[in-house]
Amino acid sequence: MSAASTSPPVRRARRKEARPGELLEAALELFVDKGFAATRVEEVAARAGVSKGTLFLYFPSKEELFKAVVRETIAGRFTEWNDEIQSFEGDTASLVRDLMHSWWERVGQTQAAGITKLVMSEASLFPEIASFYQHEVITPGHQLIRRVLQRGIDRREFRPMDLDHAVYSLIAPMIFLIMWKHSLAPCCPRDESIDPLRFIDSQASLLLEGMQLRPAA
Amino acid sequence: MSAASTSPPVRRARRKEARPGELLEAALELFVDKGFAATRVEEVAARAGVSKGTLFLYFPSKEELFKAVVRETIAGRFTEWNDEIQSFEGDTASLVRDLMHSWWERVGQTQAAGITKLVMSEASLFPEIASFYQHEVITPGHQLIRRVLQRGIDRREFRPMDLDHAVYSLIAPMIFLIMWKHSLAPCCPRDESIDPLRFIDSQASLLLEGMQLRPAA
Amino acid sequence: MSAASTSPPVRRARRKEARPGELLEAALELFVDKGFAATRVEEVAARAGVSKGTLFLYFPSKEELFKAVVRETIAGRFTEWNDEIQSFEGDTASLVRDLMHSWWERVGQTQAAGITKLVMSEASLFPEIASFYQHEVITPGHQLIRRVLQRGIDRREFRPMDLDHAVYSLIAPMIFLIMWKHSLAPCCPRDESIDPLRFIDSQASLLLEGMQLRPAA
Amino acid sequence: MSAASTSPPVRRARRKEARPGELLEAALELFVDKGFAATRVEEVAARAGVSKGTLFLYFPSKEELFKAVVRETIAGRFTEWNDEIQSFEGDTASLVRDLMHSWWERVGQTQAAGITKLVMSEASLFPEIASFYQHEVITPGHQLIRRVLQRGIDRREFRPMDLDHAVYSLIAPMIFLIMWKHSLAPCCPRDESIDPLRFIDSQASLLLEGMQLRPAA
DNA sequence: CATGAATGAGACTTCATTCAT
DNA sequence: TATGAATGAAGTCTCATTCAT
Repeated sequence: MSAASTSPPVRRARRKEARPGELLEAALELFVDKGFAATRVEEVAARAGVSKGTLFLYFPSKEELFKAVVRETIAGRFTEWNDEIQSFEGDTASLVRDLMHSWWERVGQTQAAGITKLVMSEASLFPEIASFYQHEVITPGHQLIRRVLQRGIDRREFRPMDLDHAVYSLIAPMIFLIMWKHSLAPCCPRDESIDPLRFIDSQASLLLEGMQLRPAA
Repeated sequence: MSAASTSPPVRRARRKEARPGELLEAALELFVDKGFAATRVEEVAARAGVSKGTLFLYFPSKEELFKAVVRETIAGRFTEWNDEIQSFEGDTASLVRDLMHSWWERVGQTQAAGITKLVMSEASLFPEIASFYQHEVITPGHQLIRRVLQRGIDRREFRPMDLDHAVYSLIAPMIFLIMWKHSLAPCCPRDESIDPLRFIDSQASLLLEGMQLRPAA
Repeated sequence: MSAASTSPPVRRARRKEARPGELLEAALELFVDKGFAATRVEEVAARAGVSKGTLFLYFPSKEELFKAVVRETIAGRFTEWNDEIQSFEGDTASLVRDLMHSWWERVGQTQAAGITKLVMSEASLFPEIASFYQHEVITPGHQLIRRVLQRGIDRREFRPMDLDHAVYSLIAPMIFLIMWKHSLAPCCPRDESIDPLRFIDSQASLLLEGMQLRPAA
Repeated sequence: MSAASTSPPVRRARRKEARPGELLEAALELFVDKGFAATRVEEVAARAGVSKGTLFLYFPSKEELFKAVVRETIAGRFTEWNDEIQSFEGDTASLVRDLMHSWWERVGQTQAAGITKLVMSEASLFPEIASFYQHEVITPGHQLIRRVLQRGIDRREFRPMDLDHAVYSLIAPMIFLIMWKHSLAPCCPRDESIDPLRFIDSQASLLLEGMQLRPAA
């Protein structure tokens, strides 16, 4: 950082430290856009404002760059969410709805969804990535949802149920939305395209209805 | 096939007829395994026991080979399914359940599902494939489900609804299963893995419950 | 020929003998159209109504096929012309004009010109063809023109001159017309295209004027 | 270029500048020798002392490489020639003779002529090259000759005439010489070969005689 | 640290030629 | 004799990776 020296050196020093981050950012965008195979390292470098050679100074190969992108990008966002859950005071059905909405806002409609799409698409080619993602995202996410459902059961709002199973029911519409949005949808613009929020809402209603202890009575 | 020539299998001639099938089979396996871009035509040919050149005798390009695989593997199924629907005599809820089960048996758990995964993964890179798939698979599938739902409405079993929306609700769990099975699942074998049939069943129940016109009153 | 047996065998017998001719004819057309390299033997065979394999029964290679075409197509047309010259009775200037016109009609505007173009185009890649053509066509043509000019000199119509040189002057516009017609002209249709007959006429006039022994005086 | 670093020639940097020229030179030789289709880019690269990939660093395709060769070899000459015409002060007949001589020296007897031969030979197979050549060389050449003839008419040296037609008369002997020299001639070295300069001279004389407005009267 | 020129393996595709039938 | 399925060398072009500067 070397504070207030003349500007050029400062910029250089700052850049030097920023390099990996800039490269990862550029790589993220391109990987999400075009997938692993179709992304050229030269383009990544260009977008990060450095030369191809420089990229290889920081990442020993395209594959490692890819792994780094995934690792870097999906670092634990779950603490925040966990806190929100813990401090939530309403009924669990509302909590579920809230969570699904905020998922859409914070993930589904952002670039983060691109990462999920990317990982799912390339997982079979990069088992390591897949298991990393599983460990780092899937499992924590799973746990988070589990905790929410447990809260509902504990508070006698939800009937007892197979938690794992229920979790997948909640995840499914989100994965579906992501894949749809990032694969077929962009290529084949149609009228019959999905309204994501409405879709999420209706899925939530159906699922909650099925979970709730005595819908009426 | 070629009629009743019981004579010793004319090797060259028989091969001519067998070739496309062998190539298609090899291609299916490799495409499912490695995706479209990462599959090399030479490897497809090798696995089918022929040379690179021979493949191009039967399919003019890698892309056409892929389309042929799709046609062979998926597209042809819809007439069969349509027939089954038309001749079905029970209530529509059972029909929906039946269809989802047979989907799992005929597509979901077979290599055909790998093709769907592949298309969703690489759609953005090969727009022509994406639109081919949309045209050849997605749209017919959409229509098929629509018809089933309409049947339910016509017979006063289902309440009136936004059909497109409902179709997506039915598709979502299938897409989810496919993506799950072909991306994260194979790399991270866990106990908490999904039991597909049970998942399909429970999704069906939820959805049907939401659709039915007051089962009682 | 086996005369009057039943028709099928006759046809087969006749075809068998006709094969090489049909192949040569087909090859001629295609070579003229597309040149040597761009002509595919399969297309030649198809146009002759036989299979690729059959072609190689008659000609051991594409190159030999090409040579055969040249041999067959341009073999001695010169005797006819030589006779015409010998029996011509008018003045030599008219003879020259006549010859140039009949060249245009019999060669320049026919497929034969395509062969010339072809040979000149591919000569450097097939020296053997070139020397064959030189021997079989160029030299006889050269001699023919030479004889005509000598006739003019002998009859005191033309002034004495370097015959070789004069021959080239007469050949030049023909070669030019052929090359123009078969290369740039077809690709770039313009208004400023050449009227071949008028061009030949004016060239003839210029050349004859230069050759004649005292146009006036 | 890179400023005034008088230091020992920076090898890598200097090469960067030299590459295109070296490649162009190698390409010119090979194109002239073997034609467009038969020249392999790998061989061009090898002759320039670089690898296949390097060539594509400088020229995006074989066709663009060829165009660059044409631009370098021929197309650039016209401004020079136009200047010479404009500053010429003698009579137009002399100008025509001068031009034809300098054409022989700068084009006809150099490798540039080989390019013209190549284009005429392969035009039908590579329409884009043909039209490029038409645009870049034929048309400018045509215009140049036209201007010269117009000068003669304007100065009352030449009689009025159909300019397009006259242009072709002037072009014809050059095309003929090129085709002769690069097709039949090299394969069949004879005594009766053409003396190009003498041929040009005599053609010029004939044509000028035909054009001049009564040399005496 | 950074550059970017250079590499070369490898991708898809074409087609003359062979050979079992 | 005729076929046509099969081959495999060759061609153009791409791009991850290296390394001299």
